[in-house]
Amino acid sequence: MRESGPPPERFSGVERGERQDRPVAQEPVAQEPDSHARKDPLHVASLEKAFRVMGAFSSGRRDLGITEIAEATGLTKSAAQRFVHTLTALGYLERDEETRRYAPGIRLLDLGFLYLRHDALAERASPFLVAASERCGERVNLSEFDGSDIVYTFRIPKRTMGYINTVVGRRLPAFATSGGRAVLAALPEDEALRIVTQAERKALTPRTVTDVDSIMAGVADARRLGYAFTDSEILLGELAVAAAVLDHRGHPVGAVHISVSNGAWSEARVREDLAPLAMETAQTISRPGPSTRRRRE
Amino acid sequence: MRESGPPPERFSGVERGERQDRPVAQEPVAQEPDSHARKDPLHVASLEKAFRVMGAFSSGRRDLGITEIAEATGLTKSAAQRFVHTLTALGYLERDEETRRYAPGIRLLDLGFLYLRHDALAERASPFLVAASERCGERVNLSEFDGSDIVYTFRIPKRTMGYINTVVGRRLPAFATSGGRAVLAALPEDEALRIVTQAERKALTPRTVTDVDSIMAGVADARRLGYAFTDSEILLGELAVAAAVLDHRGHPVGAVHISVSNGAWSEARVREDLAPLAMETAQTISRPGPSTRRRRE
DNA sequence: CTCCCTTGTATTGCATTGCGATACAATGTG
DNA sequence: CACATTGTATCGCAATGCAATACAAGGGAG
Repeated sequence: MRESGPPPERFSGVERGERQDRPVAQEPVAQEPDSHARKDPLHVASLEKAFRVMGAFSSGRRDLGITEIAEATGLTKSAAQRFVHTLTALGYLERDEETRRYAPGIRLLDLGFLYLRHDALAERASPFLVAASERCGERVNLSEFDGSDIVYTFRIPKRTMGYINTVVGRRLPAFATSGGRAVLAALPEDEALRIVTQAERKALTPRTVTDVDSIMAGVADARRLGYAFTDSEILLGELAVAAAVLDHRGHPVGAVHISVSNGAWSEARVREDLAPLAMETAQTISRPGPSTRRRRE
Repeated sequence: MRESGPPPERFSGVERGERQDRPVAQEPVAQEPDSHARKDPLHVASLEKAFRVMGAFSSGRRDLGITEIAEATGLTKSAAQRFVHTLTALGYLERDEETRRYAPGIRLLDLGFLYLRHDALAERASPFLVAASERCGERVNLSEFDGSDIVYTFRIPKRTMGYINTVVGRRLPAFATSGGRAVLAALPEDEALRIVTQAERKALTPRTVTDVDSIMAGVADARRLGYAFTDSEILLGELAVAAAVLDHRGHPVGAVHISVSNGAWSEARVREDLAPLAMETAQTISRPGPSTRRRRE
């Protein structure tokens, strides 16, 4: 249900390493101008443009001026002006009166909340994730599978390796994360291969594995072991294990991640101690229900 | 900067108790039809309508049909059809092919993430919140002040009293929360009074205090003590203390909350042990910086 | 300090785009 | 099996959003 259909390209795309704050090249952030502009008579073009404006902010820069937005989105300055104006009036952008630049507004959290509060998977999982975190004393995360990405929906911070790793809503490519590989391992081989092949395999750290064969080897390992393991592929110095969460049909819908610092943990201990915990927790959450992610009203 | 300007009415409005799942009357969820439709030539009406559609989902129901959406928003069925269609194509709504009903899509989290990842207050606060939580073993939250509400931006779950109390992005009226009262106590008295008076003071539990004088008494207590205390006003059986976080000018921008169950804690112990921790943490975070909530690039 | 260049803001006439009434199809209910 | 209800498709009209352009306001460089 989620995985079918023409994947409406996500503006977030691959979030770069974050915090690694390189200048972030001024690339044309948003997708091709007329992506959806097929002759669909029900399609409201203004809406797509407005979201393209929001998408301009996913390139890493916090605030943007009108002209920058126009450039990043490919809209004319007039159009950018109008959409920014309206989005600001609605509270989804905030204007700094000093600099006359715009930044995402706190109102955006209302939208995320609309999803989260009815997220049956996160709701069902939350007590078990807390329990797991208390047992091992480390960061436990729940992610949900979406297209070729995973999206964190429940996170338990500990003595944290950086704020960004505690933020709900972060989207990462499946191929590079432990949770993603665990999910891929639970898919039919050809589908996993398709996802990995088609993904834009950009390295997030120097240690991100980007060639298809190596990734698929990691997926095979995960299939054999029941969990996936990664080392420094998203953040240098971070070890992670994850196990897939399945719906009633056995399809993967997300994963339970446990992440630790390689200062405190060796790979061996992570595999011995944490992997079973991740698997057990994922198992517990996996159970049945016709709709696994959403709460039936 | 945030608190000035005509408060663009929020569709989330006052989120009701949640989990208390009463039927949630089928009221006209969204705001008056033409709120912003002043003669502003830069205002694009389609956008506002689209967000009104999203707003229809803030009434508590998880999924809605086209007709329900049309009714809830005051749009014609045609308009509802078009916006729902487009929002679905963009991934912000998801369609259940079985029931042909629509629900908020996981893509919405991308939007929330746009705000959170550059939230300087949450970023700066996170390690101290984690430390505080480890010290007392209870749920520690950070909220940010917005208009007459507070919005949670960083939450540390423990053996949780319900999933909903762990969700980032939840918006609650300032008057009824400990954090909100702490914030109000840090405002000039007349401004606090104005906010409380103008708020739609709907009870979230039988124990929510809704009359202005009592609320202002609580605010006065908070001003005197340096922290606010509430008992069961949001959730029955929950005790909470909170202290305001100030920016470099001394204006309140948010609050540090600590919430516990009244089974495990008495009011006296909460006031003795947790209130100082909340105050200390808030103090630590408060510090300076020209823009407190946002990270300068 | 002042000029100039860049960036944000306001205006306007035009036609494209979104509009809503209505007709049609499909569910599932009595 | 018929009917009520809800979702889907069509279409002509004009309102709404469009882009070009003119104007104002900062902010560096010299």
